[in-house]
Order: sequence, then C-alpha cells, then structure tokens
Amino acid sequence: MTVTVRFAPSPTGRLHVGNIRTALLNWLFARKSGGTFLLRLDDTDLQRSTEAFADGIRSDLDWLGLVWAREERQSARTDRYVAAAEFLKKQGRLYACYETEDELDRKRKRQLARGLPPIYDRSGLKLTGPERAALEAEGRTPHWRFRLANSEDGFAPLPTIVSWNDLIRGDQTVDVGSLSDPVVIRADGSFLYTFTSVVDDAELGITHVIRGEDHVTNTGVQLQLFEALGKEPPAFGHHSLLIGADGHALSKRLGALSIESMRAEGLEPLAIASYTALIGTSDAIEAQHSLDELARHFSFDKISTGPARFDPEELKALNARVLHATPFEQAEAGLRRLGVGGGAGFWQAVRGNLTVMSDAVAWWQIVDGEIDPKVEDAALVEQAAALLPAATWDDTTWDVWIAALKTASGRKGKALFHPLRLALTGREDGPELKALLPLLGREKVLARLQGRRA
RNA sequence: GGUCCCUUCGUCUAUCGGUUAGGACGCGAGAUUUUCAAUCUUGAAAGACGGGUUCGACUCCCGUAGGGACCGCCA
Repeated sequence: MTVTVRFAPSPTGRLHVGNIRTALLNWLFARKSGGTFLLRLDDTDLQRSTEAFADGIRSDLDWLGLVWAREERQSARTDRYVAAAEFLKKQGRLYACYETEDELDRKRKRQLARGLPPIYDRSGLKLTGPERAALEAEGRTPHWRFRLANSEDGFAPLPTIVSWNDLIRGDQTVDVGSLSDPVVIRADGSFLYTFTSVVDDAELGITHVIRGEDHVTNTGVQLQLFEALGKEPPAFGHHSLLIGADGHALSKRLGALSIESMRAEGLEPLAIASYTALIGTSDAIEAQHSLDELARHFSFDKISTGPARFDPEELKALNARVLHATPFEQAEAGLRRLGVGGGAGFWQAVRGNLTVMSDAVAWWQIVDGEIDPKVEDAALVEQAAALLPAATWDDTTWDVWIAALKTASGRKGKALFHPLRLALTGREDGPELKALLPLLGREKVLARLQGRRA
C-alpha cells in the first residue's frame, strides 16, 4: 500500500503556524515513507472561500518547500458528493430536516439552559410524509442529516463507542451516542466538510489522515460515514494543538502567526519548518539542514499528545542557529535580494552574528558603505592608525598590526579591542574584527581610525 | 450540561514499577594563552496536589486543581 496523505486547508484565510504543523507532519510522513502528498482545497464554504486565499496558501506552501503532487478542490467534485448522498439516502441514512438555523440555535440554548447536552432531537426523522409536505408548502427547503448508528429503535440514542487505533494517540474512543446527527447537506444544496472529506478520502485513496486533535470527535462520526458508504477507512492520527508561550490557547491570535507575517519578519522557511515540526516531539529542537533531514527523523511515536507551546522567541533563536550553519551557496540568493554583496568571505565573517538574514544588511553597510566611527579612546586609535601596515592586506595583517599596537600601547583585552571595534564598525558587538579587517580595506580603516566618516 | 485529552528542570521532552530521573533549548561558568557575539567544554535546574494499589510509583487506579479540544446549515 502506497502512502497517500493530504493537507486540506479551507481557503478562508492564510496559513498559520497551526496549519503548517499539520501540513508538515503530513508532508514529512509522505516523504519518509515514499508516499504522495496531496493538496486538497476544502472550499465547500462558498461564503468564506476566496481565490486570493487559495493563491496565498499555495504560495505559503511553496515558500516553505512543501511540494504537493496534485491539487484537488472540493468545489469541483460536487457530482461525487451528490452520488454518495444519493447512495446514503437509498440506505435510509440521510434524512431531511426543516428547522431554520435560528430554530436550531434556540433549541440548543434551551437544552443547555436545562443542563442538557445540546444534541439534535431528531425531529426531522420523526416527520411523517404529510408533515414534510406541509413544511415544504410553507416554503421551507430541507437540509439533510446523516443518521448516526447509535440506537436500537432508530431514534433514542444509546451510548455507542466507535474506536480506532490512532497513529499518535493510541487507542481512541468516541461515544457517538452523545452526538448530534451531523448535517451533511445545507438547505441550499451544498455539502459540508464532515461528509465531503470522507467521500474524498475514500475516492482519492487517502491512506493516512493526519490532522489536529480538534477533529477527534469528527473521526468517530466519519468512521461511521466510511462504513455507511461501504468504504475502507484510512488510518487516523491526531496531533495536539499549539498553545501560546503563556500556556493559553493560540486560536485567538493566529493572525500574527501567519506564514505570511513570519516571512515578512525575515524568518527562514527552514527554521519555521524545523520549529513547527519539532515542538511537541521528543526530538531536540535544533537546526536542520533540509526538509529531507527533518523527514528522516519523523516518527509518529515521537509526537506527544499534550499541547505544544509555540514561542516566537524560541523560533527566532532557532532561526539564528539555522543561519549560523547556512553555507554561502544557500544564502547567496537571499543576500542578493537584500542587495548585500561581499561573497563567501563576507558571509563567513558575519553569519554568526545574524538572527534574521536581513541583519546582514547592516553589516554590509558597515563593510561597504559609510559610517561615522565612534572615538572612545583618541590616543589609542591615533596610535593604531600610525601603526597600520601599509602593503597588501591578507589574513595575517590583523595579527601583525595588533601585535605591534599591543606593544606600543601596552593595552590588551577589552581596553585594546573595544575602542578599535567602535572606531572600525561604530558598534559594540559584531563578528571577529580579524575577519572584518580585510573586508574593510586599508583606506576605510585608516579614515575611520582618524575619526573621519568613511 | 456532556465527552475526550494533557500535567517530569524556565521551555520541548526521555523514562513503557526498581535509574545518581537522561537529552535539547535557554541560563551560569570556563576555554578560544587578546573585547561583544559566534564556536567548544562544563554546571545548576524537574515528577501539580491529595489519596490508594504494591516489597517498591514519575510510571498503575481514584479524586482535586490547572491547561487543551469537541458538542455549528464552520473546517
């Protein structure tokens, strides 16, 4: 059996860290097992789905390097859903209901107020032919529910356990006796996710459904749908959801955590992928060289069942470590986009001091552009200027020069280097001066030591 | 009101009844016989609480507390 997985976002917004974790887990599993990763746009909610969001999702996945073998869209598969629905109607598993959304809402509130679970009372199922005709004569169009197999008389629900062996959480059970029959067809004739997802998973040959734990109850219902449809269900794996650095739910502020905004912040795709794939697992959160390397580490039993904490600060730290280990060939394109030159020598010198790639711009400005030197110790820099070697510069120049300056000034350690760093770079921190010196060149160094803008 | 899941260093986690409770990030220290950073080495740091089962519990059971999720004509 070839592994086939799908990532099924609905194009009602851009991708965020939570989404991307699901996408990644699917992609990594497919990659590791030599399987296929599909992108399925779940756009059954026509009110909220847009083409712009679909484009955004593709662009986010693409940027992260999560290539998909094929794209499917639910809006293009309506005939399949109609056929499956007809089949279920013939089996007597779908029944028409005539309540309005308002009526259902009031019903739920009433149940809750009385301390009862907000479960649909199956009024639609109890309707007689004449009653239905009367309702339709009133101008009502029905929506359709899937009758859960959870009772003996067909009406009163009994505790009914549906179970499966979850890829991530082990044995799982859902009591479908305490659930409402799900609406699968809206009054306007469009289909709902619970249903379309099952039809698609069956027909597209999905072997493993990896999704967030917000779907575990759905899985109980959907397992019954697979059965009613006469289809073999895929294996299911539900990962925990992300919580914020403060330990509370993330869902309220996902906007700030969109891939789009993280990209704008200058974070590396590999850092985002490594972080979201590694938090909540027993693997160390460390810089990965590629998605393939991440895939080699992938294993369902490393994923923990408790909620994982997403800390933007930790992501940033990982981003820095990813950069520190990035070879020039991989950084080159990004540097060019930022207008940073200097080649491999420059990259080698500064990469250890970057948190995000764009930090290189400031260093390039210091090396290539003009800065105002900061004179902390006039006497020392004057001496340094006087002792500056004349001839051609190479990587021994620094040692020769500093040895001479050390002897002449009697300075060492911080008293020696701090004033030099300030004069040469205008900053208190930065890469090794020895590496920076040849990049600066004699002229610039001399000018800055003399306190001139250069 | 109901159902499900989770709780070990600050953080992510290992441990599948007997361990000096291990690793990673972060933090501290040292080294790089010359600053900050990077890098390397090293150190400190943990079983939510209360019961029970057991010769023995982080591990199993019950309860409490805290956290997460679901109960939609959203996905």
